[in-house]
Amino acid sequence: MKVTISDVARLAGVSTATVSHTINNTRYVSAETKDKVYKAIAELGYTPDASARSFRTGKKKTVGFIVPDISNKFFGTMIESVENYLSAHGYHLIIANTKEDADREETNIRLLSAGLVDGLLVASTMEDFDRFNALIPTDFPVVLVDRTFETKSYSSICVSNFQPIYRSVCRLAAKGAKRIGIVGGLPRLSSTQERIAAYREAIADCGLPQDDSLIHYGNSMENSVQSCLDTLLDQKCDAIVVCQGLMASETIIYLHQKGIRLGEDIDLVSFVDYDTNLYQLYSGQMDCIVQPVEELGLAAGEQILRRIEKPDAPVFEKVLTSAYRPSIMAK
Amino acid sequence: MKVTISDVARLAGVSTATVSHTINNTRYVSAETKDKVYKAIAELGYTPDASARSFRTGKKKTVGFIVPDISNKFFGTMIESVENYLSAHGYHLIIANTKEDADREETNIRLLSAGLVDGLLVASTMEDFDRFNALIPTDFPVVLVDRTFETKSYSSICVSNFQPIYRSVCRLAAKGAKRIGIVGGLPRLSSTQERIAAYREAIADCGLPQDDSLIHYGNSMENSVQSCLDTLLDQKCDAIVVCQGLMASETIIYLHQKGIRLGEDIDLVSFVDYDTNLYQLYSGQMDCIVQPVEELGLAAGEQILRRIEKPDAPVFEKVLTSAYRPSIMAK
DNA sequence: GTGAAAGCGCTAACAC
DNA sequence: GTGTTAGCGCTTTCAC
Repeated sequence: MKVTISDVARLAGVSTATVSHTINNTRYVSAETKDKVYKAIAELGYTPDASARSFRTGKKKTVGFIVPDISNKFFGTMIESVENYLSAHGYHLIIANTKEDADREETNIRLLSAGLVDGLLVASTMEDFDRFNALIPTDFPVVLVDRTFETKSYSSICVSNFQPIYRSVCRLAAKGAKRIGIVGGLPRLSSTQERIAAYREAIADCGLPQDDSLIHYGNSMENSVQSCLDTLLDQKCDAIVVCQGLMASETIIYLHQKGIRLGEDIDLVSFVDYDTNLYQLYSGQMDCIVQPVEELGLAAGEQILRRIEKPDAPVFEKVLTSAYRPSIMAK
Repeated sequence: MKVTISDVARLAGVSTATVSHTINNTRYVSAETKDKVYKAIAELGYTPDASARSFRTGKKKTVGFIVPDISNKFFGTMIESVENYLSAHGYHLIIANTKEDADREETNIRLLSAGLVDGLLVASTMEDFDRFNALIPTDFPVVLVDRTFETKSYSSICVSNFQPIYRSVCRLAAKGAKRIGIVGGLPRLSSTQERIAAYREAIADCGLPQDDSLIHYGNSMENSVQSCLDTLLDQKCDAIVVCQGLMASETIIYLHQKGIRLGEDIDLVSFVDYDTNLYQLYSGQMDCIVQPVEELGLAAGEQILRRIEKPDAPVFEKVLTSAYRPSIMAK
């Protein structure tokens, strides 16, 4: 049978209160009493039941992370970084994978926020803020990660999307590109929208003609990029901007297979997943936008724990900046 | 304040038992009573508290997965696959990352098995079975994944390690290789040991000289492979076998950077992480051993849930086989 | 310096 | 067909 705190108390000849206080260092206990308690614990092999404890205290010491795509290296690395921070602070991490599906996200938010976790990290795939907002119990600690909503009522940790794309387009234009195509992620995501907006502004500012047939969207997951590229190549693009790491890998491979050389036949700029091996091979032949994934995860961990401690802290927004690694080739 | 089952009962004018049974479909409740209950639930916005429920029932509906390296695509994909199976069966997944550190593994097993999860999936980094075994509470559901111990007292889901390496060496020998080097993962892991054993046997069976200076070990994590390769190249190897996906990526990149062409200057065979983009580029120039990661995750999910339901089921061992994708080049 | 006991929210055995 | 109630294992207030 399961060993409980009363078993320990009985064997040690003290009350359950004393056992509890001994374990948790929560009030003075004389050295000899402590000793008896620890002996009893050891003898019985007692471990306090986490489940009873969280029920009693209301603290689960667990954070939920709702992720759109675990197997994506970008999120994989972020999960690692979050878990690292949390475990160092005595918290556990529950993962839920939505596969960019809003219904799955809804189910998971419901399940996790119903007493399973103390707080939620969400990289939301939802477009509709009201739908999202309605799911979150009042005062429930939430931090948005990588993606935000127009309405800024939740804390968020994001990466600057505008600046690197704007800069990329300007650089390409300065190098002489006339037809710059772009492949965005899922159109409904804030990150995609910001990136496309940056593209449009830069195109205008550089005096290039606006041409919506040069704007295409993938689905931010695997195998979504080929048809976009086919069209862009048909359109005689001399440069391509890719807005997401997974799609960037596929782009590199696809162009390679078609015998199109980066930096020679075509210029490529892309958000690139930190640490993906593929880029080590091609980083010299393209402009790479490297997102600070580890810092993202770290900041997300910090913020959610802070919010769990102070649920009514003011909304906090952090925007990290990506590193820009220009190609070393002169076209 | 928090809405509890008693609030609902009061508003609906029924007992808490009825509310509970209505929610859980656990005994007959008349249509009209059900109706009153649901109305009250809706009106109050009641959600049953998961934490109270698991405390009461003893079921957490949560599985823990102890992983050596989350950011490794091999485990990332496996996590996805496990989570997929579990969530379809109403379970949650808690992740713990050990970074191949036995002490971290120990801490995590302790924490998670103390009433936080119903069962544990472990890709253990431990060498010592007794140490591992001592951590697991009696009758606690555990399934080993990807790595086992000599002592087979836990269920396990693994991938055949011997056969593909043996075959690789034979193929290389048949192609005329005289000096076949090998880079293993962490020496203490069962997977590494099996692979190195296969290499040794095949070398012997093919009549090649045993030469321990051709056997090197990385650490199964990032940036561990260059020194191994330098030595092997110094030793004038004409073929190299790499035992792990992350190290394989690094090998490809390193050889590429040194201008050594796969399948021409040197033959390469490697365990390759399913789905890593890099291999799409090089799969024609090397022999690839592709592990069935998704099936691994699926089987792991199945087994742990089965064990949670029947904790005293007999030990179950499943060994999946890897796909072998030969190079399309003739050297 | 320590103990007694209430009670967290829920489920389920027992009663009618 | 539904209600009453004990109690899961722990923390914490109140009391001495």
